[in-house]
Amino acid sequence: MSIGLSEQEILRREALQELRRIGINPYPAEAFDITATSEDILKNFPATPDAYQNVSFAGRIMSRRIMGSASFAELQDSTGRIQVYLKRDDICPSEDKTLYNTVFKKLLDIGDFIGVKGYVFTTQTGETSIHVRELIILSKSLKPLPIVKRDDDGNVYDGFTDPELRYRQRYVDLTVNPQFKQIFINRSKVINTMRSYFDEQGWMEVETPILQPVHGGAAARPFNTHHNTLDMPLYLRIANELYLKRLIVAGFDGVYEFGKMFRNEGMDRTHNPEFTSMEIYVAYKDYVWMMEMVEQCLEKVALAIHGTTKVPVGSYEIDFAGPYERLSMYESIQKYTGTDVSNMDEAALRQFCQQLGIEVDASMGKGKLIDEIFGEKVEANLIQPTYITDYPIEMTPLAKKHRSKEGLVERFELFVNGKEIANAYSELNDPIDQRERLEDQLLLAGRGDEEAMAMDEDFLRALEYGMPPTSGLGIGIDRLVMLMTNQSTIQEVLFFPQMRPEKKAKFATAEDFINIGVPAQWVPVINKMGFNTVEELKAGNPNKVFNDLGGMRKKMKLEITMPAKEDVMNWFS
RNA sequence: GAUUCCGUAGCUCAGCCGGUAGAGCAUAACACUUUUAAUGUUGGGGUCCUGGGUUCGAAUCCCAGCGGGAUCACCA
Repeated sequence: MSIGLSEQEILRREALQELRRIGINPYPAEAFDITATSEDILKNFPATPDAYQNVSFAGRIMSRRIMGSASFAELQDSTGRIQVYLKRDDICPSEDKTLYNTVFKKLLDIGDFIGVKGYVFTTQTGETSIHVRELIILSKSLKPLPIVKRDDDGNVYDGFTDPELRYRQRYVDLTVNPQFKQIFINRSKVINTMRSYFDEQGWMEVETPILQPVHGGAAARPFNTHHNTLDMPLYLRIANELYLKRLIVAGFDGVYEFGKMFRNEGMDRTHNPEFTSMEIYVAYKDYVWMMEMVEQCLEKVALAIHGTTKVPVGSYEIDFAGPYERLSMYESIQKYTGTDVSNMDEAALRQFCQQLGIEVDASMGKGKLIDEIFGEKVEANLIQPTYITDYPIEMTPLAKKHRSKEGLVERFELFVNGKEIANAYSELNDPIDQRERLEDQLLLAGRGDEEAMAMDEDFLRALEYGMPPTSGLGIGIDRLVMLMTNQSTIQEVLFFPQMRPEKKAKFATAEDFINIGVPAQWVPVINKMGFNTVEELKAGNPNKVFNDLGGMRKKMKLEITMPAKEDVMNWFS
């Protein structure tokens, strides 16, 4: 059993048994009342020392400095770290010094949770510390934590930095790199600030289906699944837009939803297969109104996190105070290329692309060509929040046609730091127009565009009953959080980013080995030698296995009987 | 998908021209009653990612694979 564990893990399991042997439950059931946090003590003790003469504190042991009959340890709680001072004769006032000499010095390890009671004082070196009078074990840790050391200047030594391990074992990451917790605290603030703002306006948070029979509302490849009882295919939603519009039809004036969306596409530092979006729909409004709403909302978010509207992002300082610059798609292209493309036909656009050195192919229509020019020449320049408005109709099947400009739709996207973070329309509520636009998408799908939108007859039926004029907005929450916390990868703002599965070695059971004649006590040795399945063992060289068994027996100082060579040979028959 | 770098102790990393596997921290033992990257002394700990190849000999060189990072492309 213990073979296969590292030496340090074995030692900790032995310490666990020893604790039990001397009558200490390493995983007690009782609650442990806490009267102070590390942040509270460090902040308020200097001013009001009398308030901290009898504190109860719990945390994880993060370092120990043992000096004979006195010791220092650092305990980490959810708010930070504080030093505790333990003196043998204080925690063991009687003759029995077991709690200090054995339990604290030998049986506790870095990573264990303990509770302490005592008084706060300042050490000779000036550090606020808890002088411990009582100590209780709250939870024993069986795996050693990586040790990250910091000196007084904040320099980090032996950091736990491997991104793979940090993302796969976020619990370890946030334990030893607690500075990253702030990102997630801020993520929560972003969402809560938006939610409070929406609620103040009288809009309602709703939930719509994640399992959808038709995936609509965006252009993306979905995850497919299947419902057994109904025996029907279902899709994880790529967007919730069409359901939220049904609720506007139903008579709600403002509905919003924060939720996970799922897109079966590439993964990189700005894309995760599941991501969080916020969509909001408000009746009787248009996209011009929505621009002001977004400005107010983002201003509040920036203030909540930074106390100012100015947010550092990379090498820039971005100011989220509105109003933001507004450029139509054509104006933005004119601004950054010096050329007015608004009256160009497809051939002229194609020629202009070639002139700019943009690759084009024959399948690209007018809308796509304009989008290429925008992406190549404009997007990266939009550092401060900028609205790009009035998109070509071809790429936007759910937005209303522009009130005055032919061939365009009433849509804006908000760009910040060269990236899109929000998308909004005056929503299309003309059911006949909507049907035609979706039919155009079907044609695209017929030509093999896997991302074209599907026809949703129930949604069209809802529109036919009548939807009031409505403005809708979608914001990518992960990307907004990246901006607000100055992170350049989406993995840093997700607790558990999607990863490739861990390489999992197959393990045969002990019985499998015993069945081919391996004595039970030798099974762990076989495992230790790297044979995890019977097949792997049989693929080995019998003579080498026999020799290695002897070697392992000696190396691990095992006092078990060596199997006869004939027996070993029989394992392979 | 392309390019490129990386994979060695629990963690962070050295390891030169191919010749018995190294350091710091962690860990174990001893000492030490205000330390703080505690200190001093002495130990233990390795599938050098996997599989092939070259070689008397491979952590090292070659090939393939797996995993990860970065950059680029694609993708709302």
